[in-house]
Amino acid sequence: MTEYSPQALDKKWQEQWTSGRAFEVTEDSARPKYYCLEMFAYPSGHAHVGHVRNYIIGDVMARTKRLRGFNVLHPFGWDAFGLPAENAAIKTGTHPETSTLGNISHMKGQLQRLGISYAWDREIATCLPEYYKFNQWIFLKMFERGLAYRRRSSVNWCPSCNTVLANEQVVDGACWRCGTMVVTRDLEQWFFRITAYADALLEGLTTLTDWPEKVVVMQRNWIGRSEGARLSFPVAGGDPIEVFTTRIDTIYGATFVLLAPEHRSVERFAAESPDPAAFRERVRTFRALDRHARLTGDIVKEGFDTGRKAINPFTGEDVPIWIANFVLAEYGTGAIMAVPAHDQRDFEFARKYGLPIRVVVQSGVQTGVTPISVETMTEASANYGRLVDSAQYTGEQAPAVLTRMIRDAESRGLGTGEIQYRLKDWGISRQRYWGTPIPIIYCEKDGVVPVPYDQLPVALPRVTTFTGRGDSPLAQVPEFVNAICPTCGGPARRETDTMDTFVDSSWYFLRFCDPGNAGLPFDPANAAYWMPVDFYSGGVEHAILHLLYSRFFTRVLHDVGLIEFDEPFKRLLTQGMVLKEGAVMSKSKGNVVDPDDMLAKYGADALRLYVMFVAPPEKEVEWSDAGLEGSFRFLVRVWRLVDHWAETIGGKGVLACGDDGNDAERGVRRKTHETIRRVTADIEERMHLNTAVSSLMELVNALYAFSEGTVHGTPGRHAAGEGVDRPQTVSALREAIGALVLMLSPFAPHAAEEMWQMIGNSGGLAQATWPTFDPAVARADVVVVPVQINGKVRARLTVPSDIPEDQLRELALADAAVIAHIAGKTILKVVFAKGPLLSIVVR
RNA sequence: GCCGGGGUGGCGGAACUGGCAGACGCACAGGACUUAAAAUCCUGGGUCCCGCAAGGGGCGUGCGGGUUCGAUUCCCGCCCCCGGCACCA
Repeated sequence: MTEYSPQALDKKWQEQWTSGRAFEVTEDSARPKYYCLEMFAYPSGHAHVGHVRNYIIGDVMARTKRLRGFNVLHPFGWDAFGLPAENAAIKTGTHPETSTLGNISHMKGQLQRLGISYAWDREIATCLPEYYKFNQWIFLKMFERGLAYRRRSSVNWCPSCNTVLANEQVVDGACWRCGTMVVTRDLEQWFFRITAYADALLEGLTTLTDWPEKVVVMQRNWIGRSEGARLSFPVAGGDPIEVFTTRIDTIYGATFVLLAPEHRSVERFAAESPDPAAFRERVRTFRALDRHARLTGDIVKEGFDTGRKAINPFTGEDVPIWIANFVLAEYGTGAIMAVPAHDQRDFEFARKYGLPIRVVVQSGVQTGVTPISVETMTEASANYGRLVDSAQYTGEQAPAVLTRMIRDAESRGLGTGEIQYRLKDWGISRQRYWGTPIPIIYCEKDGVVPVPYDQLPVALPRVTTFTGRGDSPLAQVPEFVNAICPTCGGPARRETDTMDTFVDSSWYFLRFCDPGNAGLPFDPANAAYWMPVDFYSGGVEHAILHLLYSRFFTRVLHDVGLIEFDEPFKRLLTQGMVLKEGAVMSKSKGNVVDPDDMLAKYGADALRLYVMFVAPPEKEVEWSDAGLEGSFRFLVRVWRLVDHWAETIGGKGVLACGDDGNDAERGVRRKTHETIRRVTADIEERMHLNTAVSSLMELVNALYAFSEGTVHGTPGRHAAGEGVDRPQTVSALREAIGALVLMLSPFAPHAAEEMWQMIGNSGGLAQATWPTFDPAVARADVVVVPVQINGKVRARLTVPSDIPEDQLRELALADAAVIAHIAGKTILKVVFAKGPLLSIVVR
């Protein structure tokens, strides 16, 4: 009897995997590849069980696929740039590089102690020059293609600290350090023109059939495509007001025009007004409204009349031009045509200021629906319907008429069809230190000059003092700022902003294909072999930005000619969080479960198994010590079973697994193959890792029942009572236990390796193959058929599985319980359903 | 408001294509082993009613309807919870 001592097994096998480079792979076109990836980690210091759940999910997938014969790439790396390390430096003085590299080292140890099967030879960290060099390389490619450009844009500015703040450093509109209210300030910043790919990214979503519907929908909404028209409202003595509308069918009800306070005509109207100072003051109060509140609509809708008129291009009428605080400058043209009868915001605005309302759409064409009228309506009616009071369009149906009206507007020169997106270009400039320097030089003579490729990387200089004050920290390093213009050789200065860390994570999955490449981000041949990622898992918090940016980069790199595919992630799993006491684990709440504490008590396998068993991977779960204990007990149970039979079934060579076993032996074989079928499908197809584990538990229970428990819980004599020298018993057990160990190995790899040896295999799991399901063995010879009478089960018949339908029917009607229930009634019909199941309908 | 996902025992969850609701585990109870305990093994359990018992019957997957021989599953109408987006014209 050997004890199950998980800590010793963890150590033993982890050392073997490391020294044997068990999970390192090379490109091999002769073998089918499988790229299994978990979102890489921000090195915060310690991984808690919530983080670790994701790595275990990926590891179960990777280990299963290896046994299934795939060449599996399962790499890991570190999203190592970012604000927290810089914030820590401001507070404690520890250099971001020091803390980051220290954190990486600790977290890597944690993952290794869990036995996650990573190809550590491909490890990457984005803060190293060999990685961020290619952030710069890609930036330059984007710059060449007009996809990286510079324009003025506003940032959060703390007037007290005299510094730019990241959005995360703004808490309820105030500075995170000093509490001063944050103001906005305009700076020249770099943008990636993601909007150029808006349609492609939207279109690509339809191909992502193995992504959660939820994520696809979130991305679609984020891109926010709206089809409509841009219409021109002429203004006497000036430029016309351009508006964007998706409801050109309501144009005959457009009774006024609203401008955003930032609209470019506003200043001219102010200047031309009787009291420009008062006019400007009112505009200023609108613009000064809390930015956040304005964007979320958390403000009272207000406006004022400019005194000017525009001409509704369809009706030819004069309509007043107002300025309204709720009109967004960033969307559309910053001006809207107001149709109060058919838009709730316009309706409220019109009622508040006594502006005219005109009904031009009636929702019902059928009689019996009361038409709406200006006198009685209490809210706008935004539905499509039949047009009224709309000149030649009266009587037409919307939305059918939209295309024709847009075409008419175009032919009459009143406007054009237009598509608007909610998606904005991606601002990547960060006035921070711990990030990738933007490879641009500013020369008085030559202007904006990209750093030549042969001068990459633009290395991040070592800043030693972090004050959190002033502009970009790099601006304080003269050796960095002062540069030579690559074009004219004259004095120039470097861009001192760094890139958003989302740039780093937008292509790291490609770097894993060829992490050592010094000349290119990756060798196209390697990427062609490994990509796309077959299985990608991570937190749903990345459903929009990271995944959208990665899709964008993939398309850009496709257009640059490095890759031939345009979607990076074939199958996506968004894993649920692990809660403790109903809350997300966090250091500040003090509810963190450290995996290392669990390892000390139960070993890696029990922790892995528990986290997979507790719920489906997508679901949020509540951590439970008792649940972990239960998984540990299961492993002990498996261990004892294997240990007990090891000598009997091991080292006997291959035995015939014929059909000549007795009922108990055939039952074991049937259960074994049924389990193979279920576990394989649960892992590979359904990703229901929890039910895969429960199927294995059922198999173990069945093997215990077969072995008939005796003294001290040791499985003893087997139920057949004929001694273990029966070859049929030995071969059935050999098959069952072998399959059990193999299928358990993705979840509990350390114990599985050991048990695999205990039952007489010399090669280790790396040489093993996943068991094969045999439907002939799994087929039952007898089945229990439920008999329903009027939908309720009244009897169960045990019959041969291949019984003909009419015989089953006869047996059922002869059954005592069935007779009792149908006595004195008429049989209306008998339904025979696959299952099998018999349903008798009586009256 | 719009979009997405949910609501099943004391708890986590299972039920694959409309076919035996509650697999598997946790917690609990009883038994075996033990001087005893722990550990282990076995057994039990949705709920109500009838019965000493074996057993039998009613109800039961958020609520109300519907389709069907049969509904956790499909349809209609509600309620509640979680997540995302939200003055996007």
